[in-house]
Amino acid sequence: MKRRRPDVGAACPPAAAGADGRPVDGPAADAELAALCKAVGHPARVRILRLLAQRNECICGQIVAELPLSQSTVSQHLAVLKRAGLIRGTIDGPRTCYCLEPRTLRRFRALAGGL
Amino acid sequence: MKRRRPDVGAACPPAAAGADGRPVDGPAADAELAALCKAVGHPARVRILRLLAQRNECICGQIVAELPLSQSTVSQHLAVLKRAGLIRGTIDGPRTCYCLEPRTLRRFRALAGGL
DNA sequence: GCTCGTTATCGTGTTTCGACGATGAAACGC
DNA sequence: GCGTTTCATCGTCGAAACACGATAACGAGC
Repeated sequence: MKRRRPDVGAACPPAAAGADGRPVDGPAADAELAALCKAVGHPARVRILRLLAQRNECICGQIVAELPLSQSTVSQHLAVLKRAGLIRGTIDGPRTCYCLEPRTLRRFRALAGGL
Repeated sequence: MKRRRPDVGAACPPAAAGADGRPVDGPAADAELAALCKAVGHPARVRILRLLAQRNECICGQIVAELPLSQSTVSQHLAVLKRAGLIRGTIDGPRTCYCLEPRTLRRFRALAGGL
């Protein structure tokens, strides 16, 4: 039983991201910052984040068209960003529409600023 | 004779500039942010940066003592941070004294903030 | 000069990443 | 139903990251 098409979030998944007000240092924050940085630490993923920032939201196919990478590779990068909570994907018919997750992004900026 | 300036792209007026005048987006900035994030994207390296921020400067041995890693592994993490320009190491007799590189750190914060 | 303490580098094994093509799964139009 | 479009996942491969012990380099002190 291979479940394809996991839930990409019905429309507004909680994303388990904490709101602001959490500490920007300490062991937990260290791990959090490291994980977020690791997710951002690839040129293609930075590019994806920038695209989403420009266009507010983006069909997966549009992102693939902008990058010099295969569709499967882009899909993997999207999965990395999603796992890190930096983006959100909502199924829109046969497509998947990606957008930034502002909360995590703010959190990332706060942690980076705390360095 | 030293070069006057390491080519900062004299002729091209940047669209968006950080505090130091360099752009915070565009292909070059994408690669730069990705490289910096990749360097920060490991818990041990975040920890090292935090240690250096607390103590201002740190002998390599002190860092090794604070981390649950072998001396050679810590030395490698330090090399990664140094290669990324985030820290600087000066030889002090038989020891090596590490400290943060504020310029790169500011640059990192600017780029992260530009996301 | 020799030894000791400190740190960088080497060699190695294991794990993870990054890329791709191929395959499969859902939604849609017919 | 059936094929198309769109995207996620699988399988695979090479390259890089990560961790360690062992070893080399380098000053300092005797």
